[in-house]
This record gives sequence, C-alpha cells and structure tokens, in this order.
Amino acid sequence: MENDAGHEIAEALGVLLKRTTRARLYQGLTDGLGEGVDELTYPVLSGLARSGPRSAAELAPEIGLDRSGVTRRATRLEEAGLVRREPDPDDARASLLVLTSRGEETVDVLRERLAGHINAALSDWEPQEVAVFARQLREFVMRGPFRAADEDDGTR
Amino acid sequence: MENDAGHEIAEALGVLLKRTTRARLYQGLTDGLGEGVDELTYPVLSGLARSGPRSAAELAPEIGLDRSGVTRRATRLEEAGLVRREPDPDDARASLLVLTSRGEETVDVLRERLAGHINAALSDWEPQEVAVFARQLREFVMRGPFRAADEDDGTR
DNA sequence: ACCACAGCGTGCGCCGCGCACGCAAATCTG
DNA sequence: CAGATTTGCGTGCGCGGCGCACGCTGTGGT
Repeated sequence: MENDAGHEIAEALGVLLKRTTRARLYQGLTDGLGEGVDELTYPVLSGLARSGPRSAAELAPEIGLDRSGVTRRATRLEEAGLVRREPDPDDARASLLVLTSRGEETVDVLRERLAGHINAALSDWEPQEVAVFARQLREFVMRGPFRAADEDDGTR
Repeated sequence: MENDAGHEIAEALGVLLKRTTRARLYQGLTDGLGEGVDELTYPVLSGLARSGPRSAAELAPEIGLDRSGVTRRATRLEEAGLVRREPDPDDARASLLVLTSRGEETVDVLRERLAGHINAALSDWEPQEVAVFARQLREFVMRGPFRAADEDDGTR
C-alpha cells in the first residue's frame, strides 16, 4: 500500500525517534552552556520557561518522568545556577522551581539554536510550505496518537 | 517572534520527544504479541523488515546504538522466536539476523497498528492534507537537522 | 489537639547502555 | 604454506538514570 499516509508517517517517526534517542536533539546543542545543562535537563528548562514556576511533581507528567527524576534533574540545574528553589507561598511544604536569570538566558540560547538549525535545514523549502508544515506538525503532536497516558489537556 | 516556523517546529518536536520518551510509541502497541517484543526491540524488527537480513553491527548505527545493544535486543527477539541467527555464507564469523515467519507477521501487525492509530488521529484532516504532511515529515526527517553523527546517507 | 493526608527529597534495586576483552575466522606477508 | 595482523562477534564490567517506597515536614479537617 504505497499511498497510505499512515504508514509513511509511522515510518518517518520511527526513524526520527531512533535518531533522537541517540543524538538527542542536536549534536552539540548544549555546548558552551555550562556543566548543568544537557539533553536530559533541557526539558526541565523548557518546561519552566513555557509554564513559569512550577513544582517538580507538576512538571513530571509533562516531561514524562517520575517526580524523583524531575527532582534530580532540577537539582543538577540548581547546582549549575540555572534554577532556584523557592518555597511555595501558599504551601510551605511545596517548593517551586524557578528559572534564574542565567537559566532564562540559557533557554533562550537553546531555543534560538534549535530554531536556527531547523530553519537552516528547511532553507530550500517554500516559506509558506514551512509554515504549513509547522502548523500541521503542531496539530499532529497535540491531537495525535502520542498522548501520554496521564496527561492533562494542556488547558491551564 | 510569533510567525517563526523554526520555533514552532522546535516546540512541537520537544513535546513529541518528551512524550515518546515515556509512552514510547503508543500505549499498548505491543500488547498480545508475546514476551520478546516491546518498544526496545521494535526498532530491530523494523530495521530488519526494511533492509532484509543484516548483521548486528550493520544495524547498529541505523538504530542509534552500540553493537552490543543491538546484540542484546536481538538475543531477546531470538529467544522469543521472532529472529533467527544465520551464519553469513560469505563470512563464517559474521552472523546475520533474519526475521522468522513469526517475526514478519509481528512486524506487519505492529506496522498496521501504528498506521491505524495515526490515520485515526488524522481522520478529520483533508486526505490531501495528510498526504502533504506525510511527504513533508518524511523529507524533514531525512534531510532535517536530526541526522545521527555516524550515519550513512541511506542510499543502499 | 489530634490525626489522616499531601508533597517533597532520597536510598535502593533494576535495567539498558558503552567500553573493553577474548575468541574465532579471514586476510595479509614473507 | 605458516605466522602475524585485522575484522567481527558475543559477553563481563561499571556507570548512570529511572521508578518505587520510605521518612519527614507541613496541612486541613474533626
């Protein structure tokens, strides 16, 4: 069945995921950004930048990890000075993860690098083609079949 | 920068990768297919189905793993009766990984399930929209910024 | 005031991976 | 043809990340 788009998408995703498993996001994406930040800690940074200060437990399902995993990664970022732990003003036992100024700078750099690599790879596409693809991919990811089991619908 | 497609794609990929890290491909994708097959061994099956019998070392860069990792996964599949090791007729020290009939059936089932889930998720898209997206995604994966460091160009 | 409960961080065990070693076969060299 | 080097495979070892379960502290209800 050659013209079955589902198979084609599945195949492409398979290759993509295998690659990103190893060369996680991009070779040397986090070079020169200090010790704490790597492919593992980046999702924490990105999540915090997207949603503002949050607790580790609240961040966990979004990253697809246990709370303990987020705690460890956040600790690494804390030691690197990119994340700060603040007591939740509403709940003294909860501690909020907050990006420091250096953390915000770092995530900005990472985002810029990522977008740059992607735009460069798509430089020979038609601009409207790229725009369409971006919207479709976003839609596919949001409504597609890859939703985690215990994930809220993103409306916050 | 709202209309920068690079950022939008990067964001979507980030969410996708985080999700697929945990709920690897699809919840319950490998249910009822026996003990040996899971999200880890699937790439081996898929790779063998795509390229025919190959050695573990030859398969490794495509999966993004060390040879030893492929060996272990293949061993698991072998124990489950989905993969058979055959001595390479041209080289007695090399052993080729070959899908058994059950292995082929299994990978067919998996492919069908994956394509089914994807098509279902995209059921409210225009058919030509889906086709365009599939081609673009394939193009993006093949020529995009996520190539592994030591990977051939796919032309075989 | 007491008591179940919620939230966090951490020790423990598991699992997968990369590295390096040993063995067997092939290829090279004289 | 014989010895030496290279190639390819599988496996033992150590490392690192993860999930689970525990203990501790604070919260809310009765």
